[in-house]
Amino acid sequence: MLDLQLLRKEIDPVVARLKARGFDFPMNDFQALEAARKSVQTRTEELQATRNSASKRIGQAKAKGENVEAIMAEVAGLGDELKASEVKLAQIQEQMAALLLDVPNTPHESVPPGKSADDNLEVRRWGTPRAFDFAVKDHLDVGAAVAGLDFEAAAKLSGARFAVLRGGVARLHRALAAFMLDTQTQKHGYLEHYTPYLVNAETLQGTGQLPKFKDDLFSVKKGGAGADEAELYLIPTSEVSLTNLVRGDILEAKQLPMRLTAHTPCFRSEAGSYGKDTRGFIRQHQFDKVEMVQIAHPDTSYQALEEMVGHAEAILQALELPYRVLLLCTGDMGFGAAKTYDLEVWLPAQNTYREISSCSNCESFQARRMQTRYRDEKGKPQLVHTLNGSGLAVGRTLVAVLENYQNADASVTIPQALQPYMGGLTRIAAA
RNA sequence: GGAGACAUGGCCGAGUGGUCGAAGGCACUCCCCUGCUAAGGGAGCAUACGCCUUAAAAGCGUAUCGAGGGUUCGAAUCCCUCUGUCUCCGCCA
Repeated sequence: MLDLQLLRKEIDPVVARLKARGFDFPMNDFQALEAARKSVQTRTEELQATRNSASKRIGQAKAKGENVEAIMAEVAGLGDELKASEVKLAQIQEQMAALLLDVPNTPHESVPPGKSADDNLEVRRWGTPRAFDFAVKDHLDVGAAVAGLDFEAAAKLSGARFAVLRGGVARLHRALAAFMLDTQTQKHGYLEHYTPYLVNAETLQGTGQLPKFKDDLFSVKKGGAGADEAELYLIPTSEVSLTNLVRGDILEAKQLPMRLTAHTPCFRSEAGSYGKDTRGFIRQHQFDKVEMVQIAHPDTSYQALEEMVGHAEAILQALELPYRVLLLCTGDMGFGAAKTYDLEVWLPAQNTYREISSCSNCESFQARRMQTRYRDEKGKPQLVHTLNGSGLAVGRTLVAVLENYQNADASVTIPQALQPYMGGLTRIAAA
């Protein structure tokens, strides 16, 4: 959510920044609501002040045993107008809040302008794609060859976009998650968390998934719950649960930065992505991710973003998977982000790089929704900055390992860094 | 699932219809005193928003005592609903 004060004072530059990311700010609606708000709020508070002072005088008069009928008569007619005015003000404020909740974050000045993924800026590459002297299989075929990836079984259980992992591949998946979590906690100073996978609507509003992206979420109800009962939502990423841990808190400056991590499943209905990546393990309704979240001081949040990208890169480097780093353009960023780097890993079967991590600084966008603040030197509460990044997406890392480490004999070599997590195993044999 | 108790400011805790945004204590900040890492005295110390203002401050006003609704001229205080916490019983991994 953007700063309402800023919109009141300097709306034009803000609107221009939003335009850069392809968002048309509803200027007319905003100004109409602002004008209505101003007059109704002033009138409401005026009426409230009249009532309050009269009530106070009634109290004082009664204490002295004086007759209060004259004062009562003063406020007798007030009730209806006050009530109507309060209701109207509440409506206006609700509409304003709804309008603001649908407005994305403004891009940081260092973000390149652009309309789509084509305009993203490649920042650097790491590693050299391996030269294969045999026909490269994609991860589905590699997975099938070691009897480790079964989409038909998953379809029977749940439908499309689910997978069953088996044997060495299932273990590899677990090893990857454990390796990532250990790296982020032991080398990069993140505090490990285990969090709920089901969260309420306020939580999702805090990080920006609601109200605008309801269709991308899965929701559940308690057995026997009525239609009107509150739903819980399956988290689309543990960014949601980790970031909201500090919702409503006023932190001490010395607590910052907080570095939080968790390994959780993520659930996405991917409502807008039908037809994309329908084959394989790339785009699933359920996938695991190790998430990094930082609650940072505004002065150092961009430095923290660069570090966080490094924390994600460290995983790919340890696994010796070639990748590149992209700086997303204004038009390709997520709703709450002010600046985003994507990491893309090399997938030889697709002969291209595919997204495996996304690291964003949301500045105060989420903090304002969550009312998460810290106390500055003067003791005044100020909004924190929040950052999140994948460190990494476990499922896609599994895909990258299967493809990059496949052998001519249909076995899969286990990256050295993972071997301790696989009981010393060095390869997954063909079935 | 059943029975009961509770929810107040950074923390503890008083407050059952009226000068209550809220006593007192702790913590914190400033000042004074004290020749010493102690004690004492004084003052300050919630958040958000509106109006005013070039801006800030000051000032004035509004809202907030778990959340939402209701009664009333007036609600932390009374009524209803919800959420959460604690204790006991049941069930359960």
